[in-house]
Order: sequence, then C-alpha cells, then structure tokens
Amino acid sequence: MLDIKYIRENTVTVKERLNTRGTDFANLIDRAVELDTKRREVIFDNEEQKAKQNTVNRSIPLMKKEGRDLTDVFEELKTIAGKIKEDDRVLDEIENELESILLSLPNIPDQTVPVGKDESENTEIRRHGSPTEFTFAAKPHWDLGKALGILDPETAAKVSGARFHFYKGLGARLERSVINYFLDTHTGNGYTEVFPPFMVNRDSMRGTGQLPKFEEDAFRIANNDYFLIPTAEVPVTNMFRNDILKKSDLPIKYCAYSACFRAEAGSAGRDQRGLIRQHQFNKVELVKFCEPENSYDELEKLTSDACAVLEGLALPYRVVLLCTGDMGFSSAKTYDIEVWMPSYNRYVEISSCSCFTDYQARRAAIRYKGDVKDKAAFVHTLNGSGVAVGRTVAAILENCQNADSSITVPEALRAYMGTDVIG
RNA sequence: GGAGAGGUAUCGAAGUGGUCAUAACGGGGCUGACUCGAAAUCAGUUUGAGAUAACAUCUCACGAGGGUUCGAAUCCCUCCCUCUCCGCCA
Repeated sequence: MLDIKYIRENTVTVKERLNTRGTDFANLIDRAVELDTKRREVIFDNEEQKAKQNTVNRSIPLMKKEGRDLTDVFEELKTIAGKIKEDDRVLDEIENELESILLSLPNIPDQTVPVGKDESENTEIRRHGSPTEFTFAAKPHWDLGKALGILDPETAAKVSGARFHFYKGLGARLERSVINYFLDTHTGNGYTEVFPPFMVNRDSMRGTGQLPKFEEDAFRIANNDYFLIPTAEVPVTNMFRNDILKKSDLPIKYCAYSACFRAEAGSAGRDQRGLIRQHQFNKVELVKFCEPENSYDELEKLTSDACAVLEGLALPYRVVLLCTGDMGFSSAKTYDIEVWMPSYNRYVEISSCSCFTDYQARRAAIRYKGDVKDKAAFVHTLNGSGVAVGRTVAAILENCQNADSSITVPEALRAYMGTDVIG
C-alpha cells in the first residue's frame, strides 16, 4: 500500500511512475486525493464535536452532585451525538473507498528499474555458465521422467486433475534431495529455517498483496475462509503482521520450504507438459525484513544467495532485471533468475527476487524501532525463491541427461541421493 | 465437536455505566542519585494511530466488528483467539 500522504504531496510523480507499469492510474489517484481532502475535512469537524462532547460529559457527574436539572444539557448532548454519528458514517464511507483504491494501486517502481512494456524489455544482468550442448538428441524432462519411471502425470490426473504430478522412486527422492540441499545451503548462509502453515487467513493474503486484487489466482478452502498459500512468502512475511520489531534484531533472514498452490487462472494452454507449471509445486523461499536504507543492498545479497544454489548444482543460468511493465504488483524492483532449459531452448524463470520497500509492511503493519523514543517506522520486506524445486528437478533432468536417458546426479546432491546416477 | 474460564501497556494484574485510561497495584526496561564498582534503596521515565506548520492542542484504540446510551473496558449481539476438562485424531 502506498502512503496517502506521499500521494497527496507528490501526486504528479506518483502518477508518472505508476503509469510506467503500463496501466493508467491517474483517475484512481485523483479520486484518492479528493477523498483524502474530504476525509480530513470531516475529521476536523468531527473531532471538534467529540471534544465538546467529552468536555460536557466529564462535568456531568459534578453537576449531578450539585443536584442540577440536566434536561437541557442532555438535549444539547443528544444533538451533538447525532452529528457525531452522522460524521462517523460519512467518514466510514470515505475511508472504505479510499482504502479500496489504495489497496488496488501497485508499488512504485524504483528509479533503477528500466521502463518497458513487457518481458521483451527486461535487462539481462549477467550469465553464469553457458547453454548445455549435447552430442545426441536431448530429451525434454517429461520424456526422461517417463523413460525412467520417475514422473507420472497420468496417475496424478486421475487422482487429482491436470497440472499435478506423482514423483516416484528416485524422482521423489530427487525432489526431496533438492529441498534439503537448498535449505542446508541457505541456513549455512545465515538464514533461519522456518516451516510455515500452508493455509493462511484473508488478512495475511491481503498483507502481502495477493488480495483483494488477485483472488482468482488462489485456491480458497470451501468450509473456512482460508487460502492455500501461493508461496511461503505469505505466511513468513505475515509472521510479524501488526508487530513492532527491535531495530537491533534487523535484518531478519528466513528460509522456508513449502508446497505452493496456484490456480493458474488464465494460463490455460501454457506449459502443459512437464513440471514447469503445476497447481502444486515445492519451493524454498527466502524472506528478509530490514531497515529501509539497506533494502536494495539486501536485494543484491538475496539474489546472489538464490543464485548460489544453482551454481552449486552447476546449472547454467542468467539474471534478468525486470522492466516496469513486467514487474509484480507489490514489488519495487525484481530480479528474475532463469535457468537454462534445453527443451524450451531458452532460459526459464526459476526464481523471482524482489524488494517491496515499505509496500507490504504498510499493508501488514510491520514496523520497527530502536530507542523507546524513536517513532515506529515501517520495515522493508524482501523475498525471493531460493529456488523453485520442481523447475530445478526439470532442469537437472534435462541438463544432466546422458545419451541413454540416464541422469548424472550433480555432485552436491549425491550424498542426499545415495547414488551418482538415475537410470 | 461438548462444557467451563479468559483476552486491559513490556509482563502479571485491578477496574462491572460517569467525576484519575497512559490506565491503580506489583514486576521488568531505561535515566539519574547514593557507591571505588555492584547489589539494595530512592527519584524520574517507559503504547500506538490520526488531525495539525507544530515534540502545543485535540481525537481514537481495553481481542475484532456492530448495537444500546447524553456517556461503554463495564450492558447486549456476532466473530476471532488462548487456557482447562471431556470427546475425536496423526
């Protein structure tokens, strides 16, 4: 959520910079400023009435003691109470509309984010390794999975539906090995491991920005108002919702494994085969809470912490800085990490690392302070996949395949796998 | 799921319709005094949000949201959460 004070004082700038996302928010912003002006007028008037009401109310016990007739006083107070009630009602309306506008405005892109309309205008920052070359006809991971008997989407379709997978045997073990390898690497780099709930309430989904705008992307539990988490970002960031953190505890760094659930509304037909786009997938997430002045440095570190696990697996990847038009709703700056996927003959997103500045913190009321005297201020939140597990498994199968369809297990995983080769 | 108890600041806890809710009382933290230093003792200080040019002033917040009333922590309704016992369960 953006600060209405900031919008009020920088209306033109906010419009310009939000419009770089490719949607025109000018009307909404004008309406927000208008509502804010009205809001403050009503508050001013209302508080005057309340002050008067309080003064008279406080003197009532005394007057009663003196045995005064209070009929006139009560008459006047009744009038005041009526005005207050009406003002409260008006204020409520104004604030509801204002809030729903503020919740629908995305974060302001950072100055260093290139302006562009879509993913074609993202900027490649760096590459690691080079696209894998084969001396034989390489197979896509879904064919390898079938040949090896380790991936079974057909049975999953019977049991659940499209966009689900059974992993079997060494395939299941590979998924689990990757999760453990990721968590062990990140905890070694100073992240505290947490294991979160996979269902969260509405307030949490709103705190990180999934609601109210993107409800159709989420799975909602029918008999509760719970949502299946689309990413561990949601439960982990919301751990501190409505809290005031100690400055000396920052930065707080968490890594979390979770299953992730996405409705994938609107992506029918895309990535139909294999592990790339599933309703349920595993991910290890990195989440940070830090002071505002460090957040962009922390984003660089978080991104390289995510890259580290791909380097450990010797998978070729590149880092891309998203342009304004391709960036997520709540983010101010995002790096995507893309792994080389031979079957796609291109790099495919495997992690998205974002700095949200105070956007989520304001929505979720996550603040910090140093001294008792300090005013509580919003923290900055960051997160990034460290990294998507299913896509990593797909990348391992494809990049590490041999002519006979066997898979050479990356060295870093051998202890977890208990074998050097799948096949 | 059933029965009961409860949710007030940093913690414990009092307040059951008004005139001491920043909030009694007790503990903790911080600052100062005493001390070579510490303990003990004494004094002071310790919530957040909003309106405002304002660290002046005013308003709001007693789990959340409604209602009754001139006035609600207190009375009524709905919901959430915690604890104890029972049931069920991994």
